[in-house]
Amino acid sequence: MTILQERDARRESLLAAADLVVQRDGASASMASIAAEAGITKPILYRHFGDKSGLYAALAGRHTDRLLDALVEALTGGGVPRVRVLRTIDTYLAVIGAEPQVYRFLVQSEAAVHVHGQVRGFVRRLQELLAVGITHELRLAADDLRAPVWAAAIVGLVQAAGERWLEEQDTDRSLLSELLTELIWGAYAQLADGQPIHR
Amino acid sequence: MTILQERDARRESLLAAADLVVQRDGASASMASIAAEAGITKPILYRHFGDKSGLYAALAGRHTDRLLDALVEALTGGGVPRVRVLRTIDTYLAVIGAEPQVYRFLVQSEAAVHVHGQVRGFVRRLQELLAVGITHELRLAADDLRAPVWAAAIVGLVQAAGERWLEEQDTDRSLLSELLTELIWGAYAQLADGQPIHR
DNA sequence: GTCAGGCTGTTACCCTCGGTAACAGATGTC
DNA sequence: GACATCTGTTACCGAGGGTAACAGCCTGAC
Repeated sequence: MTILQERDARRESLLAAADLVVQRDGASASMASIAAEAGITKPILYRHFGDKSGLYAALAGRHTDRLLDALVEALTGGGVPRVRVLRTIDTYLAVIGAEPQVYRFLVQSEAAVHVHGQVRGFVRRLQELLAVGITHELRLAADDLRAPVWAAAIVGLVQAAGERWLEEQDTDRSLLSELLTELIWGAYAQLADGQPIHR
Repeated sequence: MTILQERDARRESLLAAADLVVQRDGASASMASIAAEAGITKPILYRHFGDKSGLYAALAGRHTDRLLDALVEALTGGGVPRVRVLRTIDTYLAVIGAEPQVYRFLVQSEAAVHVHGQVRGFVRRLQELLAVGITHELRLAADDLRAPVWAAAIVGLVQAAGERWLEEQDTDRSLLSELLTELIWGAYAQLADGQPIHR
């Protein structure tokens, strides 16, 4: 094992420990307790991650990357657009439903401000992906404002519905996915009818 | 002026000072600096607001209450539903556009975790209001899942589009309001067509 | 073999900040 | 005039982020 691989492995084990402590202690996770969990002391953590934001960002990055990969796969997989959208929404709901603490860590926790950059990047890439799909699907002009606006709106729509679902747990996932897809599809149709809008 | 009025007036002036410091210093606003800005010392702040969360909650409450009032007025004012929705969205965008720092304080800042309760309550009340309207407008059964899901989704949709707009500033407000209303209307029509879904 | 340099780890500290105890005047009440 | 209360202050505590400085250890050069 090379020296770089060792560093990476170490980094991974530190992140795993941090993950554990963050899930367990939530907001009160301190750098010292994370270090203790990893069996080391603070300065080592700081050498690896710079500061607390760096650690949290790395932690968040793992999750957002994983989620983004899953969503991209669901969205770009086979099927007609509606099936792909349904599958993507369902994938998203499955992930946040399986790990609600991770969702809260990313968007609602004390740490949210530290991981905002990661979340923001994740949302951005997702929006861009959607915007490209929408532009292509509806044969919009490249500078039609609707694609990015709609992409942002749809992401927010699913996120808000997902957050509500996490709290209320008042329906099963597949039904919610279906319902959201229907909603989006209605708006989609509306969108396809309109006149072009340029910036 | 009675003693209670004095207390309230004092509280207001403290909140005003806090507002100023928070807008100016952002994340680095400390209790000591807020007290200094108000011309007093920390313990007085603590006597009025209990702790930092209390102060931030009070600060957030003023803004969310004001915004909610404006939105309720726009939504329940005269006109056909589409006009009222358009007016409500435009009101929302006008407020966040006029005071983006306030928006960021409420949802993206270091303080967001402290004001989460206020924001949450605000969103909840807005969702309920919308859900009632939707149930009524579409003559849904009282326990039809669609109303709350749709209400949550629409709030998230507008919020996300608004946040994007704050960053990009790539269109004027009225056009965006119009666009979002169109999107919602399309989905709305779709929703009206479906079969009832119960919890 | 041994000595220099760099890596890994620790201890012990600093500083900021939220929060509070304890005290000091003013003011009004009996 | 004695006393309670209310407003305000100073001075402190403790937690937590972040760092300096030092100690052992391995490695390669000579």
